[in-house]
Amino acid sequence: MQPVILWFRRDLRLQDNPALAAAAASGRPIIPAFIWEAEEGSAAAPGAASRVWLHHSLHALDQSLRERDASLILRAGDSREELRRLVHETNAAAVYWNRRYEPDIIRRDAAIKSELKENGIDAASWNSSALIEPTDLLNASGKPFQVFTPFWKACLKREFEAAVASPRGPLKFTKEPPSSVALEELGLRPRRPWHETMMAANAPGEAAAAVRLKEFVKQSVEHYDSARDIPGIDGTSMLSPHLHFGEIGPRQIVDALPDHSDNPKGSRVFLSEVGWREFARYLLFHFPQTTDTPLKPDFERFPWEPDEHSLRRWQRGETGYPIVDAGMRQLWQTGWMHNRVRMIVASFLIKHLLQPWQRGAEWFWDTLIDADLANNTLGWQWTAGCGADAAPFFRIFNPFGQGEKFDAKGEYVRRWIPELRRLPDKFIHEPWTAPADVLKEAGLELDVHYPSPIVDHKMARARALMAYDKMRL
DNA sequence: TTTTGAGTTGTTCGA
DNA sequence: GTCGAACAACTCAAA
Repeated sequence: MQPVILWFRRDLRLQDNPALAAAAASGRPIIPAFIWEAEEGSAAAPGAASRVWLHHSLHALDQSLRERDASLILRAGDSREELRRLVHETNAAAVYWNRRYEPDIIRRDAAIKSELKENGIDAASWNSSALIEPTDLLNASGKPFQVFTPFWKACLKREFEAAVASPRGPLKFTKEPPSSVALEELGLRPRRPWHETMMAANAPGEAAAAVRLKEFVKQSVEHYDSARDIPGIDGTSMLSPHLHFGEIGPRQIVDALPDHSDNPKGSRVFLSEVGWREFARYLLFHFPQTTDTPLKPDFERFPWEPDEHSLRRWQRGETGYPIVDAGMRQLWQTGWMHNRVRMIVASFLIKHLLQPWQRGAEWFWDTLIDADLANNTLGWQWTAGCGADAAPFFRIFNPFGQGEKFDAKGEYVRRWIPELRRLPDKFIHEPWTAPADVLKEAGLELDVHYPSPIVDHKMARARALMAYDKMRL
């Protein structure tokens, strides 16, 4: 019998996988394949940290296939070209996959699907990664929602589909697999092994994602509504990289959330974060230009002051504002940053340093293991005030105020900036205000061990508001 | 059909 | 120390 090619993309799991379930139901032998296409020039081309995660995730998927006497066929190159080849080599009758929603990828996949169909191949795709597909929902006037709350209310009125049931019986894989390149040959890991420390704290793969979800539901979701704001504790789900690569799907998350607990607010707030992920994908689908263009056109006139030096000090965590620098160093060392701190550092780059939000988005894109085009776009436009349902521009985070509020004891700052460790709590977020004897006692010399602030907060705030006024003239 | 009120995450100022 | 108002402007849903 002619086989079916199961084209893995951002759905690197065997559970809750509708394309896999359909392939199994077809009765055809399955050829599980992944094609590495760098997608150069596309906004969706994965960044460096993300590629490292992908490497490990592919390895994990291959391992679980090997437990089922199969293996993941790897190819590198143009997706259309490689699929053409695979179909030819294996005489496959069908190609099944789960959809992606990035603008460039949608275009590419549509072309692939029509070509396959023209050639008599059964090409079909499913939704594995959205609770609500972007095409499924419009407001009463037939337009896409642009405000989160009405969007999410409309989503919640729908019944979310449950996760896809696992196919009955053992999966039937091909006995004659086509050739595969070795995982190493994809070149997803860097030559210089900076990724080793980054991956020490991370475990890609479907099994690890399931464990993470289970632990989160058991230990953290109940207090999520308040604990998620404290960067010094592990109050967030840490599911974002797993979600990005589809090692777990949102339906599995919804299914796992408890209906009631002592604090139903925890679950509700967490679910609405999943809702923000949906909203981000929805917006990117309906406003594909927003990856680099502000949704609010006024902001094309914003008087940014691009400056490599400022950008670099932000990237390196050398701004002199501890909460900002701690976040940037956590990002650099682990490929992840706490959500509260992401908002703080983004606000700082945009408003205190007047750097274009696109520069920040690029840095996150390259350094985050959970880099996701839709989430990254929404997050940066939200902070910059130029996106859908964005924060008002005048909402400028005060970096030491945020530090004092959410990291009162300085646990987070001390973890990532060891040179500040001995500073008393009172000065941990404002080292430049510490008296000389306190600094000496803490073994800290400003501008030697740790920089003075790159800009004065009050001045920078006034300057940002002035720039905003200038734009609106 | 038109109007009205509310809207993830904040800060500052003055009473 | 605590409180409310101001900071803009626009979308969307409900009345």
